[in-house]
Amino acid sequence: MPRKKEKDPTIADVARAAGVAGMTVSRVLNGGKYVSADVDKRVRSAIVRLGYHPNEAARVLRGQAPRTIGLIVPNLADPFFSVCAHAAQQMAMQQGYATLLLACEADLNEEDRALALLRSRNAATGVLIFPSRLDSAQQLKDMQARGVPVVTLDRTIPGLDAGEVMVENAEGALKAVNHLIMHGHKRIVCVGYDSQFNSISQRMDGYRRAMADAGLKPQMLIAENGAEVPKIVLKRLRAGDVPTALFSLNNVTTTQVLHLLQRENLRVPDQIAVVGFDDFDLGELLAVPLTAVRQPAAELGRSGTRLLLEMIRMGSTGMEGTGARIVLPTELIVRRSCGCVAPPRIAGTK
Amino acid sequence: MPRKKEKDPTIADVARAAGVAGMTVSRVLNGGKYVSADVDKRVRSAIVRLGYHPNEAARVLRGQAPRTIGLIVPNLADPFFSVCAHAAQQMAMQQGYATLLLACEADLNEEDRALALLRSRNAATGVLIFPSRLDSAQQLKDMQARGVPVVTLDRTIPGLDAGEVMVENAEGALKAVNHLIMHGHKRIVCVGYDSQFNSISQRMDGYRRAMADAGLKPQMLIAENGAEVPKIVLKRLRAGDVPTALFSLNNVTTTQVLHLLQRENLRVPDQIAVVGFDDFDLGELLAVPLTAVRQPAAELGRSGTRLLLEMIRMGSTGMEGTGARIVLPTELIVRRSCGCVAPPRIAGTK
DNA sequence: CTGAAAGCGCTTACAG
DNA sequence: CTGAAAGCGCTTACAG
Repeated sequence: MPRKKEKDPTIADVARAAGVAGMTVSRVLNGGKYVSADVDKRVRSAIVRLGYHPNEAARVLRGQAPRTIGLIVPNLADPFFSVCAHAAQQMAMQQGYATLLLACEADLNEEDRALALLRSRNAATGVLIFPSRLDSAQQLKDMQARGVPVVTLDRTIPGLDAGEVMVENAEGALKAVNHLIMHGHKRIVCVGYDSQFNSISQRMDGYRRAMADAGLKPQMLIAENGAEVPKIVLKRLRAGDVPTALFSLNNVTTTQVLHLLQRENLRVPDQIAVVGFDDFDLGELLAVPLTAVRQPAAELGRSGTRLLLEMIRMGSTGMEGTGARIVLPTELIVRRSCGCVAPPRIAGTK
Repeated sequence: MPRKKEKDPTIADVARAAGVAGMTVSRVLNGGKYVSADVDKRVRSAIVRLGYHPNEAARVLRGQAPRTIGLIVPNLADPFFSVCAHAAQQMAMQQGYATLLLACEADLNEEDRALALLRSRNAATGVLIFPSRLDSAQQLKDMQARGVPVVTLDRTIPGLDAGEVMVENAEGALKAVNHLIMHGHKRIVCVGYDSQFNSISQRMDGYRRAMADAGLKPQMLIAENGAEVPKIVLKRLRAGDVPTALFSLNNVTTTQVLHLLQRENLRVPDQIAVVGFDDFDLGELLAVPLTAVRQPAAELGRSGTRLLLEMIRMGSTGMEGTGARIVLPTELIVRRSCGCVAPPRIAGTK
C-alpha cells in the first residue's frame, strides 16, 4: 500500500539537485533566456530526474494568469451545446488551456452561481458563455473590469460589450421559410420559445421577412418554455385556419413538434410540412427525414475559444468597443419533411 | 472606460475595516468558532461591504484541497457522455465543487495529456474518468498515490483499484437478445467495436449467454472503430447465411447500422431486425422506432460524483481495496425495430 | 476569545 | 549570466 500523500518536489529541490539558485531554475522554466547552456542542461535534467512540475497555485498567487478558461453552458445534455463545448474545450487544450465547465440548467439562478464561483475563485483568465440570463450583464462586466475577457456564444447580452460569435440566424430562417413558400405553403406558422434571446428573435425576423416578401401573414406561436410547446401547437391546430406548414425555431421545439404530430397522426409533410432551425445527427433516419437549417456547432465553439484566447493575448477585455464579432454561415439541409421527394442536397453535403 | 484591473480586497483589508487582526477574519471565514458575536458581526459586515472573496490560489498554496474535480470524457459530442457529464457537473456544483473538463477525443494521446495537465497543476481533488485508454493505469495510480481519489465511469481499468460506477451490461444485453430470440430469430449477429472495454465485453457476454441458452451459434462482428462498422456489416450481409437480426453494442454502432440498412434498402424489422445497446432521445421518431437497452446516463454521472465526493471526504483514494462499486440497472425499451407491432412499453415508461 | 509571525512555492525587481 | 531576498494572500501552530 503506497503512502497517502507523496510530497511534490519544489523549485528548491531542483535547485539543490542542479547546484544552482532557485531563481535560475525559474529562469529555465520560463523564458530560459540569459542562462548558459551548461546550467540550462543541468537544470533540465534535474527537473526530469525529480519529476518536477511547477505549482500552479503558487504561480497564480504570484500574479500569473491561470491558463484556464471558464465555459458556461445552459445545458450540456442538449447536443447543440455539447458539440460546441467539446470543440471549444479541444481548442483550449490544444493551446495549453484547461477548461472549467459550468453547466447551469435552465434553473434561473444557477448562472449567477456559476459566474460567482468563477469570479470568487479568480480561476479563469477568460470566459466563454452561452448566456441564458440576459441580466447577467453586471456580473460579466465585473469580470471584464478585473481584466477577464468575455466572449458570448450564439447569443448576445444587451448592454454588454464583449466578443461575440453568432450564426446567420435571419438568413438561415429566411432560406427555410422561402423553401416552404416555394412549396406553395401560405399558412406557415412559426413556433418556438426563448424569444428574449436575439438568436431566436433574429430567426423570427428572418421568418417575418420571408413571409412579408411573399405577401403572407406571419403567425407566431411563442411558448413559455420547451415543455409548453406541444400545448400551444395543439391548441393552434384545433383552432380554425389550420396551418399547412410549421417553422420551428430550435431543436427542442422541433422534437416536441414531431412527437406531437406523431401522436396526433398527422402525416408530415402531406398534411403539415415541417422545417426546423437546428439539424439533428439522426435527421436522415427519422420517420420523415427532417429538413433543417444546420448550424456549424463545432465551429462555433472553436471560433469562440480562438477569439477568447486572442483577446487574452492582446489584453483586450472586449469592453473597449473593439469587441470582435464573428458570424458563421448556416445551411439549409433539404430532406423530406418540407415536401421534397427525392432529397436534393444543397451544396456539397455528403 | 473602466480601469483594466481592479485589485481585489484581501484579508488584510477586511481586518483593517473591521478593526481586528487578519487571523480573526480567517477564523470567521472558516469555522467561525471561537469568535465573539460582536467581532463576528463586524467582520462579516466588512466582508460584504468590501465585496471580499477569499483567494483560492492562496488557500491552495497553503495546503487546502481545491474544491475542484477533474472530469475526463472521451467525446462530449456523444450524447451518452454529455448527458453523464452534465449530471456529474451539476451534482458537483451543488456540493460547491467546480469541474475541470477534459474531453480527449479518441485520439490516442490526449487522455495522457489531459491527465498530465491535471497532475501537473495539482488542480483537482478527485478525478472522474471514462477511461478511453486502458494503459492510463499508471498515471491514475500516481494521482492516487498523491491522495487524489479516482472513480471510473462506465468502464474499468484492469489493475487499477478505484471507485467504479458501471451499468448492468450483461443483463441488459441478455434481455435484448432474449427478446430477439423470442421473436423467433436464430441468426442473430452481434456487432460493435471497442471490445477491449469491459462494458462492451460484458455486453458481448450477455449476448453469448442468451445465444447459448437458446442453443444458437453466436456470431461476432467486431470492427476496429465506429467508422469501420458499415464496411464489416455490409460484407457480412453479402456473405451467405444472412443474419435475420442484429444486436448492436453501442449507440454509434446502431447509428451506423441504421444508416447502412437504409442505404441498402433493407426493411427493418421485416428483412432484418435491430436491437441496440444505448437508447436515443429520438428513438421514437425514427423511421423504425428503435428497440434499445436504455442506460441511466444521468444517474451514472450523478452516482459517480457522489461516490467521488464521498471518497474525498473519507480520505479514501480507492486504492485500499475498499473501492466502492456501484452497478446501475438497465432497461429494455421495446419499440418496433425488434419486430414488435404495437409498442408495448416495458415497465413504467412514459 | 484574539493576535503576531512563519511559511506554502513561486516570480521579480535589484544587484553583481 | 547568476543569486539573495521580498512578497503574492492565505492558514496555522503557538502564545496570551
